[in-house]
Amino acid sequence: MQKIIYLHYKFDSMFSQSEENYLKAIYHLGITSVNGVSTNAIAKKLSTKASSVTDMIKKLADKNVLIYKKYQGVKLTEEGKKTAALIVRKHRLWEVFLVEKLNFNWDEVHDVAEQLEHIKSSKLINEIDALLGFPKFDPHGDPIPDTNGNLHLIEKKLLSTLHINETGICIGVKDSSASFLQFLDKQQIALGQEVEVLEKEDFDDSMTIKINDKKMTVSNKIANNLYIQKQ
Amino acid sequence: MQKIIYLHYKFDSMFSQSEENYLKAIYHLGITSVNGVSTNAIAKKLSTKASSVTDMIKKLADKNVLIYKKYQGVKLTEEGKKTAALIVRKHRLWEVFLVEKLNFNWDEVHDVAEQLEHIKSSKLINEIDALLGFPKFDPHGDPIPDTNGNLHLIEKKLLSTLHINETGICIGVKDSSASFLQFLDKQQIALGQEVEVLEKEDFDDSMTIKINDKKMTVSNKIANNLYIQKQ
DNA sequence: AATATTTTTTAGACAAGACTAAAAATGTTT
DNA sequence: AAACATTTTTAGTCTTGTCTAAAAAATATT
Ligand SMILES: [Mn+2]
Ligand SMILES: [Mn+2]
Ligand SMILES: [Mn+2]
Ligand SMILES: [Mn+2]
Repeated sequence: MQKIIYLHYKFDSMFSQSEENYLKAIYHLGITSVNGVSTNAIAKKLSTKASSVTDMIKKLADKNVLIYKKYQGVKLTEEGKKTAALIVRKHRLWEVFLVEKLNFNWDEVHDVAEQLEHIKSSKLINEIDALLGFPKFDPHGDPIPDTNGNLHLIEKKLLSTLHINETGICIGVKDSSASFLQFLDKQQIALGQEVEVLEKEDFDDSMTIKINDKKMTVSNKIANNLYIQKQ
Repeated sequence: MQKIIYLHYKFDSMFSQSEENYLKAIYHLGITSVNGVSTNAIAKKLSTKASSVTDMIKKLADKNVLIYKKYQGVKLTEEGKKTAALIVRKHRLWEVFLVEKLNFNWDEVHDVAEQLEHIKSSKLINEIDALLGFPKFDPHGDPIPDTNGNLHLIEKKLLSTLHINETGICIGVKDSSASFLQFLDKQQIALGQEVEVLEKEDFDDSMTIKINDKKMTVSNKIANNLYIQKQ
């Protein structure tokens, strides 16, 4: 008796949308840690359940994009890393496109980019790249991987780690939620602006800074989510 | 005992990708015929099986986008027509974008547009529309529905129906397969060019025409797939 | 009118991707 | 080392969208 196997995916797409989302989540979680990425961490990132994650990582291990040993968490293989980086590349290039060409604000782009990152066409994304003049960073200051999935990491530190009288340039956000971005807009804080630390309050870790030639006080929560490039 | 119902779709997307493809197929098939669209016709258009179509049209009928009576074929409701037209609008606007802004040839755009048409964001598609200067036709000469899903149909006839000495402008293709479009490129036939019928051959229904100030003979198969606007 | 053919529907199955609940493994305290 | 807590896996179920095979209805042909 022969078992019939149905193939419900298109042949030109190596990975399903769901598989791509898992790869991307594991990629992001894996950048910081040197250990394997835990099932629970992936579940949390994707707002799904640990049992669903176990199912999926088994499948991805079969496809050789990650290494999985029971109870040991997962690690992306080189192929997995590249695949994930190319999805991140698409996500960030689309974000730049939406801001630069379609009048989106930086707090409106993420959800649309989450959809657009799954479009399969290398010509499409390379032409978008060219149209934008090969940008190196997305609207939130995150670096854009190149066509091979290589990422050029830049030296940056959180505003909260700067000492009094230190200066730098605001180059990115750690939290890129719409509410934080809208808050920055309201405070007229934008990427590219020069920052100088004037005072630090030990009591609540708030800081007084000069930014955009304006003096203002920011809470620790803000200072902990703004990336500064030291000069 | 309580039955648990799982909701596996996102709340902001009314229809799944698959449902959208069915709606679009029924929309295209329904334009010509005054009767209902048959199960088999839909199956053929979507390269699927009649049984799958029956399942899906029941579901779409429950969602009030079409009317279904067993064995009678289906007809889109007003809501269904509008939904389908807005997907067609997205497909065609993306095709224009790819050709006008990203250096795609008209034979390369369809497959990518098939993916892009499912992106959910009204701001996105309206901004693309504006960026392109609110085009009325796609690269194949097909009309682009407006934001309400209304379509402005234009008077056109197939080249094969023109008589000797009649003239017109080449405004569209009926067959928009890559092979036909590439053939037209090779013959240097493009939309917008003026056409005059010089001779018609009864034997094989071929025609001699003057197009782009060049005299050439085209087979009936060609003449049957080129739309002409009478002057 | 009866029979044959085609179309459509139903019934039952499968794969992907999700869930819950329970079992098993690992980690942390005492 | 044993008990407790947490994490991870397994087992079983569900939905969506597909399939094949067979039954039923509608059409076409004799
Ligand atoms: Mn983003
Ligand atoms: Mn970003
Ligand atoms: Mn098309
Ligand atoms: Mn087209």
